[in-house]
Amino acid sequence: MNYDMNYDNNYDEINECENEEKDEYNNVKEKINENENKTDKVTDNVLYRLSLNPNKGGLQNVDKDKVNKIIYEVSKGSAFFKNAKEREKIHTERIKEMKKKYIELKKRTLDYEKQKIENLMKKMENERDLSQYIVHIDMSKSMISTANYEERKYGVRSAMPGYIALKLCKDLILVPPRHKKYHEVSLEIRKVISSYDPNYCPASVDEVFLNITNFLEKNPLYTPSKVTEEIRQKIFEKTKLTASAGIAPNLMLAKICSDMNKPNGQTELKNDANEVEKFVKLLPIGKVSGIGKVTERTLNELGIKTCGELKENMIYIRELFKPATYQFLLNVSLGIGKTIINNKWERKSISVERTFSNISDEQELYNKLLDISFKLAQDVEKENLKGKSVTLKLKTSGFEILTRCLTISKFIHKQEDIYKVGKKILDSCIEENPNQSYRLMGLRLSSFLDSKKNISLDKFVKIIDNKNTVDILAQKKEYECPVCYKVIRVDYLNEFEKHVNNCLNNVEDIKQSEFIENKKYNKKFKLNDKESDYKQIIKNDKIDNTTSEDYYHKGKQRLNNKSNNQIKHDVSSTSSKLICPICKSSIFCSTNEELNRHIDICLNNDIIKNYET
DNA sequence: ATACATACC
DNA sequence: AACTGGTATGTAT
Repeated sequence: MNYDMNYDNNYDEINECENEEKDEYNNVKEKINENENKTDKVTDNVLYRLSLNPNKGGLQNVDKDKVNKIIYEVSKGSAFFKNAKEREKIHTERIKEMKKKYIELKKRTLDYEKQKIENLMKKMENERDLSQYIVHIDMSKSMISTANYEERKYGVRSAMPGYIALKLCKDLILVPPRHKKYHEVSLEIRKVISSYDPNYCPASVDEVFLNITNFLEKNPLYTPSKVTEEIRQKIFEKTKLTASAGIAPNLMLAKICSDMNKPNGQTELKNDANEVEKFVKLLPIGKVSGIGKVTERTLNELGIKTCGELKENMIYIRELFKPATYQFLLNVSLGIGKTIINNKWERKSISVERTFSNISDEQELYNKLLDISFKLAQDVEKENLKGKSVTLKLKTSGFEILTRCLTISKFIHKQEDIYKVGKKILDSCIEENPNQSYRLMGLRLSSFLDSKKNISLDKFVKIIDNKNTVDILAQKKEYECPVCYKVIRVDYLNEFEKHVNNCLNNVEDIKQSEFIENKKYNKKFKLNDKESDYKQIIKNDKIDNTTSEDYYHKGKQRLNNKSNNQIKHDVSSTSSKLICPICKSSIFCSTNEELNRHIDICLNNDIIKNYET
């Protein structure tokens, strides 16, 4: 195994950030100007959060300092950077508290607790399942839509803003992703993989987990690494794409292994307790999926860099972290992970968010909401979903993120309903903070109605036991309807089914009464509030007879007509279909310029017409 | 149930 | 000029 253990990090010394004042940012700047090669710790940490994670994915040869400096130069002074520093400060504060607690704990003996935790570890190690051969295949980064390896040498990573990428690598040509091609390739690959494990699980667009234990049993001449090589070879033949792979006794380790021999190699970790222990002992914690930059730094600051050190410190981890994190880290420290591949993925939410140039105008914000609710409704329709929680997400011009969620008692899917709920939330945000300007808005629908299996009643329904009833005549059972939440007394389940189906047919339209039920939001929005634009739209257009799209355009037109002089700003960034206020025809435009040009032409035409008559 | 932070690709 | 978008999950309240 040629695993690079030379993990260098910046957190050797304990970080005391006592002198953090408001103009500290300027100090940072000065320091950087003073000494070109030395940024201070705080900036280091911020940069680390923003930039490259040297642990993951082919970045070992990058001159990190140089890249970080470029990123710093470009983004310093930006609202984004200031916000990142702010968050960094909060995090540092949290770590400081943890350290204090850690030092106190170190003073104590904790012998009993240590023994208990050691016993638990031994038990977990003894019970660990080493019978499965899990393979993780990683095709990521071999396609153009993310940074390829050439580009990565320059420190370009996917999702890096183009302007920074261009600074890092002048010859970089940005190629728009080819989704169709991507899809075809992805299908090819899955076909190959399914012949080795029909129960394989696509973990993302370019990652797959599979269990080859069965295949190995049926084909005793193969070894795990031979099977994996064959799979990679077949993928290459069919798609001309290279893939890296990891073979290990569980998902967590397989994923780490697949990362070790990129972009066209494989790494096997034997199903042997000693091998696993050796491997994990020196493994930097940041390599583990689920440990991100924040957790990594937190642990680093406690002196924990490898999983081996993590294991030694689990007693403190238990005191310092929350139970779920403790449980997770305990498994990590022992190299224990899932051995069963679960490919039954179920969506829990669906959302759309858009970034745009800062907007503080109320009307424009509602316009954005309409755009986004339209897009969300499209996606929701494609997936045939109905949900009862709507979350509005806003990012201020200062990059602060706020989310507000409102759950109603009916399941909705139509654009007008999503907009309606979203608007309630946006109303309250605007009321709370009237002149705030935002750079992003998002909407999410969640708490879905599980209608896929037409509701398997026995699983889904809470049966209410009448424990006190011994009466033989009381055969009726009570069920809680998952739609209306009423308790229904019936003789047979199918009677109840009828009720549920009835309810399902009635969830389509949400009434105003929805909002009366919701105390929190009605405190702020009494019923006699001035009629919203939305309500006017509903009143004036018979929405039940219009399609979503009609509704959208009518709503948009009305909103625009309300504030004709603002129309130029209403389409600041997203491409959208609009009704020209002059000629009344619909036009498609993605920039203000396009729209303005159209309007200019229309205005000119108008003038010419008037002149002629 | 809601708000927010963190993580992953 | 300029630091994404979609989803999940953990934690605090």
